[in-house]
Amino acid sequence: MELSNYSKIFKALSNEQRLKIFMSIYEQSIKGAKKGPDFSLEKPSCCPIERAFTKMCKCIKLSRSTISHHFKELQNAGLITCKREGQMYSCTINEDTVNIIKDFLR
Amino acid sequence: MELSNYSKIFKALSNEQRLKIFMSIYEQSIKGAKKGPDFSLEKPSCCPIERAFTKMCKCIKLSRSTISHHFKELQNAGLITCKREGQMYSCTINEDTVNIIKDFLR
DNA sequence: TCTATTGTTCTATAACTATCGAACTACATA
DNA sequence: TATGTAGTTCGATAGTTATAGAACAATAGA
Repeated sequence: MELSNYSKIFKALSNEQRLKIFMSIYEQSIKGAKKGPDFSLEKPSCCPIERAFTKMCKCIKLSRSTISHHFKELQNAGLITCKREGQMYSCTINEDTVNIIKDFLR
Repeated sequence: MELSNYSKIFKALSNEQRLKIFMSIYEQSIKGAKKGPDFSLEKPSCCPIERAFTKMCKCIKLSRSTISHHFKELQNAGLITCKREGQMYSCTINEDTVNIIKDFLR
């Protein structure tokens, strides 16, 4: 694993809005999550991983284009995978990348 | 722990050069390290945590002012503590912050 | 078919970051 | 005291990032 891959992951998580988006998806996707830091948005259930984008636009005070950009950054870093089928925009956490983070500093 | 604290830590680690500096100090400071990813510089022992700055200037192809800036960023994020006494510039890893990273996503 | 909704892409812009070199301060040592 | 070494601070600059809005394409529903 290259150093640059790590810095890429950390860069994706270095923006507060983007981290909020990631954590919202993470907490809903991973069984046993929520034990960690609680970053829930005001309405915890407002951003299900299905229709993630749609709902996120209503929860986070940012334009659609900016949110689209943040989703793309999270994907580029390999943190999430997003799929769009018709009106359905769904996200999954990429567990491989999550494990890389977990193994960092071990 | 605020979301913004996490993004601040990740921001400090998002630059490849700065991550390299951090890992070099980390691997020498923490007993049991090296089990994680190996980011050693070309000459692993070239940058002891005592005289860290001095030696780092010889290992990393960046100006002194840039390296000074990176050390400051790592300090601002709470990742390391640096102390300068006369000619001696020594660094220690801030284990509290390391533990915050370790607990992230748990 | 018309309209509204959703997400993407493009363009612009303001803010931030990485980097350097120069000037500076503090210290050590000849 | 003069000189060299170490680290900081400042100013400049090039590159990157976060953000918004407009235009667009695809889709869903009236």
